[in-house]
Amino acid sequence: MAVDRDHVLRSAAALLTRRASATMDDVARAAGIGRATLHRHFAGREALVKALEALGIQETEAALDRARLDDGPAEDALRRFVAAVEPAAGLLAFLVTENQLFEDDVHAGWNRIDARISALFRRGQEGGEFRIDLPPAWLTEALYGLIGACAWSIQDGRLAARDFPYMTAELLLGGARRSVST
Amino acid sequence: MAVDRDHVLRSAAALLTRRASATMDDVARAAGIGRATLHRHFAGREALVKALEALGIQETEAALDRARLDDGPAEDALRRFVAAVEPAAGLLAFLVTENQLFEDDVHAGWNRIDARISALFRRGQEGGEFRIDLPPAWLTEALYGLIGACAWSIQDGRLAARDFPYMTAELLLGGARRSVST
DNA sequence: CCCGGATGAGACAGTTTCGTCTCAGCGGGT
DNA sequence: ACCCGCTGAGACGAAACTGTCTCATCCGGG
Repeated sequence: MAVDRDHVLRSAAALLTRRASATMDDVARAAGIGRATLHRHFAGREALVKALEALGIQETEAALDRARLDDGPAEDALRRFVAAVEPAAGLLAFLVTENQLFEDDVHAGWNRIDARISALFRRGQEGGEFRIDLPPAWLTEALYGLIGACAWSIQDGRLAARDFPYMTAELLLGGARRSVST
Repeated sequence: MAVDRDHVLRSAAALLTRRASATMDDVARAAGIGRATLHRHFAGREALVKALEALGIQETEAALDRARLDDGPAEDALRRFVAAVEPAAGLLAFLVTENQLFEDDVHAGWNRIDARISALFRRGQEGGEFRIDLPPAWLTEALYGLIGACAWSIQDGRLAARDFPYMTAELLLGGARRSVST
């Protein structure tokens, strides 16, 4: 009965984003396994974080692939991405908050993700869909921030999980202000 | 030549939001002082974090006061708040990310802040300024997320500091989509 | 010029956490 | 029914961090 590596990583991400000082013991307990077992699967804390980063990047890139960012209106592409990234939102939040300790390889993956999302926003701006007074870099960072904020709110029970795609995409796209027309 | 307590706390916040596992030695070095001096001003790590929380809450509430949230259009009030909270953005980001380990007194302060911002969004919704399909609780969390994201981007040099109020308020209010009219 | 207060560097013991190990228990597959 | 592999619990030394201390230095005020 092999331990569910994926489950361990996800609960670790959920715990560590909110309490980065958590002990290996805490992480193990949060995943419902023993500390010894945790060490059997991840050589140490460093290896655990690396696995977390690798999984987060992998899943985010997979979500980018599934969202087909180059197809159709940029707004629709963004909605597809938000929906596709939902399962990885916790991991992504971890990556965003802890990105001070990135090694080179993680940095490379992160830059790939950044570039693809920025390109989407740029495409939207050039196509006249998105406003041009907010730079793509900021829109990208804001997207990360909103994904993280929504993931945390859901984790803490302040929002319903099923609202994730709507809340995140709607706020990023339309903002809080009531649309002028409509 | 007393150590600049405020400067120490701000650099500590900047460091700890991005690497919560940072050592007291790291914190001291980030502030440009010795570890012994850091301990002279803050009895220990716990005391440092408490001071950080207290300052963050105090400054955020002061910003809320200055913004006069109840005056005039909700949109303008929000812009005033974003502008007023800018100096405390780093502290606020720390509070948001680390709010798992809040003690009761910090929780109380945080709840006060939450209530005031949520009330602003509710007022805007009831006045027809803000859309009603996004709950005030989410708008509040999103605001925190955007403030944190913008503060980090500026810290890392990806955005210019002077754009903080515009970027943050514009995205939250208007979103990325190009306004239908105008 | 001298002095007092504050600082940085480093030593020190105490504590926490880490990583490894052993051992007994459990469960699935044969 | 019997292994074999995986697991949890706990012990253990090693390492890292913490908090306190001492001491030399620096700086400004008197």
